[in-house]
Amino acid sequence: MPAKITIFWFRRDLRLEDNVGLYQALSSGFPVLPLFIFDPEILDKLPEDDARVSFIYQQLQSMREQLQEKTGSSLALYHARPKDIFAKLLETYAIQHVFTNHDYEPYAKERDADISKVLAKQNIGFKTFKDQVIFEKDEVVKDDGKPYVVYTPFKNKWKERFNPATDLVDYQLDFSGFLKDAALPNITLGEMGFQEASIQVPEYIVTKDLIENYEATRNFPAKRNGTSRLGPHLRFGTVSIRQMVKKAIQEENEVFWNELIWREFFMQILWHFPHTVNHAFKPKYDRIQWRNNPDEFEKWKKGETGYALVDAGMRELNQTGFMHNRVRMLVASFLCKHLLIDWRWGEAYFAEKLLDFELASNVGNWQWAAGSGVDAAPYFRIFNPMTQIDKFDKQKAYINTWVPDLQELTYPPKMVDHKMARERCLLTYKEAVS
DNA sequence: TTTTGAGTTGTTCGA
DNA sequence: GTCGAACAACTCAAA
Repeated sequence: MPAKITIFWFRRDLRLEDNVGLYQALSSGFPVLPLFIFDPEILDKLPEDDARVSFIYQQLQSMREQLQEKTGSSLALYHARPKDIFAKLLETYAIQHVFTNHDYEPYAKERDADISKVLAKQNIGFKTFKDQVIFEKDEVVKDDGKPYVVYTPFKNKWKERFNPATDLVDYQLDFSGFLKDAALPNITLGEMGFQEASIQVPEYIVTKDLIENYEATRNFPAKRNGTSRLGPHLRFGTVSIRQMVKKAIQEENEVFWNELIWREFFMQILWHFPHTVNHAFKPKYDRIQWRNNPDEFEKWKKGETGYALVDAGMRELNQTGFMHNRVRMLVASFLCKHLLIDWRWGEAYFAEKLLDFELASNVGNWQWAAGSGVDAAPYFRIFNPMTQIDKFDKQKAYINTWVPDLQELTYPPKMVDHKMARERCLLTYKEAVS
């Protein structure tokens, strides 16, 4: 007789604490087999030294060790299409349930619908839970039931609905519910065609220090620890959103809390308007005549535009996989407005480079910068790359860190004249949207 | 249904 | 140097 088990499938929730779906699985009455699948559909698009793959891999190995210690088993690790893995597991085990946490991206929605169907044929329940957000999809909507497309009223309703007693439960796990003393498959990075990345995902900082100075310092890119670096950890679930909201409230940091709500705002936008991945939220913005000059795009990517703060941002991104948020706004505005390059090009480059890449936020914020999205900047709001230095990096500490060649003869001249580019942008946009 | 107030993150110009 | 208005109207949310 094959063993009766419950499977818990990890995806964007790589932690063994405060995990809703895992908590539920452990209460299912059957031993839980924890599972992670490296999906070629996603991996095949990434370079072999992708830092995010390394990060996920490290995290999974550390989870394997923790589980080994506590249960004598570990965590099953595979590299194949999820569908095929489930087919294989069905041959070995009498699977009673499959538990997992919600994943809201378009590809994930399709994948999960598929798996759910396969399992349903065998009368196996596919049970999914809300874990990576406080409020999802339809939980914060207007009184008429439609989704919000403006942030401020969304945030107000979010806070109105919010009840710490029920929304910040700490789901403490009972490790005795795991499958015991079983040898579960592992895999190496090399076997998947990857290698250890040179870039490391940094630890996040949500200390009292950060919180206290957050509002005052978060706009200044030279303050090395001025922001939380939470992005990748929220992206892959190595921290719990509930713990972070709890922290924000404990420390009475409204601004930091609001940032966490922005994340959920864009997630519900992507859920309700999945076409915004490829198309402007405001349709007439798809009429913009982008110049899309490939040589200019290259200069932007390399940080060789001749505008010091833009170049500093792009070089920080290329070297570390991170860019300070203030500078993200500037480089995005510069690409779309000064160079008139399609926001989708910029979005794709960020997706490739950012350790904290998250589809909903990336698309949402790029469309914001391009002026085409929900709650977007008016199109005539064009960042001035010199003025931004005066405002946010007056001592040039940030610029000097990333553009040490600023004073050298080899440093490139400004690739476009600001005044000319500004006027060209206004004309082009006006033509498209009026 | 109509009305009203408001809208993350900016820049430029002229007084 | 500082300040307020203009930028261009539009759409959204809620009363």
